[in-house]
Amino acid sequence: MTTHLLEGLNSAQREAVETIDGPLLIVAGPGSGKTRVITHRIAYLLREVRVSPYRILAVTFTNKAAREMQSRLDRLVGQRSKDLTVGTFHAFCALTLRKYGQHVGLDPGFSIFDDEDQQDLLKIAMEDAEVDPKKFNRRAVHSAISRAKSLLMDSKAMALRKSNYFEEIAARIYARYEELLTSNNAVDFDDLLLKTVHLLRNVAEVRERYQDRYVHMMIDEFQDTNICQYELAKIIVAKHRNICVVGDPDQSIYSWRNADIRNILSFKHDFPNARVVNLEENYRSTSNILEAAKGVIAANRQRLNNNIRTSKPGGSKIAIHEAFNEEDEAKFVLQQIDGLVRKNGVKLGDFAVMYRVNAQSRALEEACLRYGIKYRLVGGVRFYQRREVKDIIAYLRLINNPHDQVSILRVINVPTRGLGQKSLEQLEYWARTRNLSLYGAMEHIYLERTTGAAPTHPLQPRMAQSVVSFVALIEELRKESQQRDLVSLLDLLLERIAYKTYLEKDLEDAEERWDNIIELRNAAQDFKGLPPPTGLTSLLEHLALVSDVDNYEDAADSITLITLHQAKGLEFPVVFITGLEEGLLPHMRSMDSPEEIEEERRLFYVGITRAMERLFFTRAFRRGLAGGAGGPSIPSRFLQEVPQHLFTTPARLEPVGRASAPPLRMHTPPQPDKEEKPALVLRAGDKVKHSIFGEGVVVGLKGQGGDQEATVVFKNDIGMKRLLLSYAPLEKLSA
DNA sequence: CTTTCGGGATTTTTT
DNA sequence: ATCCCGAAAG
Repeated sequence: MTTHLLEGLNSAQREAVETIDGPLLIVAGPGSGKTRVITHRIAYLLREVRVSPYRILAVTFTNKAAREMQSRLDRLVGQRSKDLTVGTFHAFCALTLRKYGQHVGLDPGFSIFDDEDQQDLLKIAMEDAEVDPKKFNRRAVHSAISRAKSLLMDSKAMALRKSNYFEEIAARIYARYEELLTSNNAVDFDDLLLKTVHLLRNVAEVRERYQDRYVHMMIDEFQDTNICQYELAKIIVAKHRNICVVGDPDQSIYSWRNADIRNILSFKHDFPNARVVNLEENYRSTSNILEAAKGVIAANRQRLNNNIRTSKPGGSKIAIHEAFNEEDEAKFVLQQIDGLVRKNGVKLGDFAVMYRVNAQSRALEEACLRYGIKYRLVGGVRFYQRREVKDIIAYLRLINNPHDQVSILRVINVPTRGLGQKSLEQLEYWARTRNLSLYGAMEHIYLERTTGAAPTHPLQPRMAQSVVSFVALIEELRKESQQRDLVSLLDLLLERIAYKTYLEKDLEDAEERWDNIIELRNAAQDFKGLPPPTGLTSLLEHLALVSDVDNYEDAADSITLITLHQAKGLEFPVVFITGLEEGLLPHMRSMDSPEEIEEERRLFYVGITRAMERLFFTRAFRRGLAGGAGGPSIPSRFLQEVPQHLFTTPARLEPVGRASAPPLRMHTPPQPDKEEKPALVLRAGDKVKHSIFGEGVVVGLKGQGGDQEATVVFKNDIGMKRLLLSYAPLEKLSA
């Protein structure tokens, strides 16, 4: 058994796995087998030290990491992994507050406000605090409040610490925002952490229960934790002090979310007897790739030394390409992919295309569609924040927590109930004077009406009738939610509000939106088995804290389009990093501070170190930023930091002299088999075969020569695709 | 009260 | 280009 767990580990990795008593800091460079070490360490605790899985807490920073850890542990230790506590900080806190939230003023059904909800609430808070929204940017206020929360400051502490007028105003808004959250029986993301810290600090009974229970705690991506998260960890491990943190300062890319790199230094201070293990052996990348990464990161001044090294010598050099614009850039990427697939037999699942901002995915997606290459878009517009999905979620949240005013306001006119702004204002004012929540006031009207009492509210009769039927609906759903399973509750809701009809009548893309609702219904299926009220709560928690609904199974047959941030922790044989331009990477918004530039550089470093065998850098000479075309781009300064001998061809990295200079092609990429392939002559009605989509029939043709595009209907539910004849892997079947 | 139109501002990364 | 808000029309 022992041999199995420690087998194939190098000495540093072994030390990390076997050091189980007391605090441990693992500094893990990219590709150093970090996840392997963490999972093996947990398995070691379970199998060798005979620790009960119930006593181990492992927290990660993202859901993706948590899922990955859980599934690897399933394979290593089987059933027992089910009793481990594995999850993100936020999920762990949500669970804790569901159980013990009443100690910090939360009812069990509390809502978790996502970014959009937080903005909505903040808007109200700013109105209440009589702050001019034009003079004070909501996002700036929000980030100031968020920063304060991550530093464990309430609005009073913020007001005391204010150093300028903006912070004074922000503190005033913060105070009102907090009141509103409380009266909504809701928390934002920061509150999940903050209120859990308050809970554990103030309630000895709960604190001791947690401190006794968790004999071992592990934190992954420690460089990305904020002060509040670290405080939480310190409280939990105070008794046993078996805390193992794993991180890499060079991969710290979340300071904008208040992650605080000082935590690593504090750790050594707070746990002076901590063992430190450095994992420096890189098993992922070839030496050319690693040399590039080292060259780039060396330009950062603020860093602890760690020397990563690889045993994979040489490897392909890094290709660099300057495209004319973003379409051209996407075309280059897809041509390269196509070429590698054909000539080298690389699988689509081995490719990742990375970028700084989500908006860059569009050109790439379009190119994938044209070339008929399947892709998986990670992140992007999140499923749960689409309007129709959010509407239905708001209803569900309301069923769970009628004090959730943000959700009431969201659905009160979905479908239209004739309650406009004016009526709602009256209602809110009336509620406030009577010290009721919005729903409380509506309920009052409902009760007056059903008992035949004389109305005391200020609404017109027709408005009052709307309120009454709305409350009747919610009350019915609340009652049913105690009996029915989740899916049948959802079906009842959709039927009662005639949602499908509403979509068809009032919104564009009704069909697609309805499909999304069906998708939501599918997600609900997973919670169907739970006893009635629990299923709803669990689903809502899942929706609030899990950002993507992408399933990993499909990955094998598609290329991956992903932001650099999301790519952390992943690896791919072939990586493209696109948009290497000043203003994009490093991003414009980070240009005025050296610290932020260093973070951008770390982001680039993270991207480079995802690559195992091949790496491509691309940039566009002109990029169509929102609005105008944007001027000619300047190559990213980071490109100059890559040792030039690692490139396939000498790169022109200096800024272009004048705006009108013609774009230069750095090198012409091999055109994948263009000449070998006889131009395909097709007519509508011809049968064709595509290497991925299979057989189909041509239904239309457009364009000339190399740009000719065919519309093909494929069999087997694949449907209609538009393909460029010069690139798509199509062959004509004898008719 | 709701819908529609037009002007103005805004453009990062995610739990 | 897209979103958000306010004003005017329906």
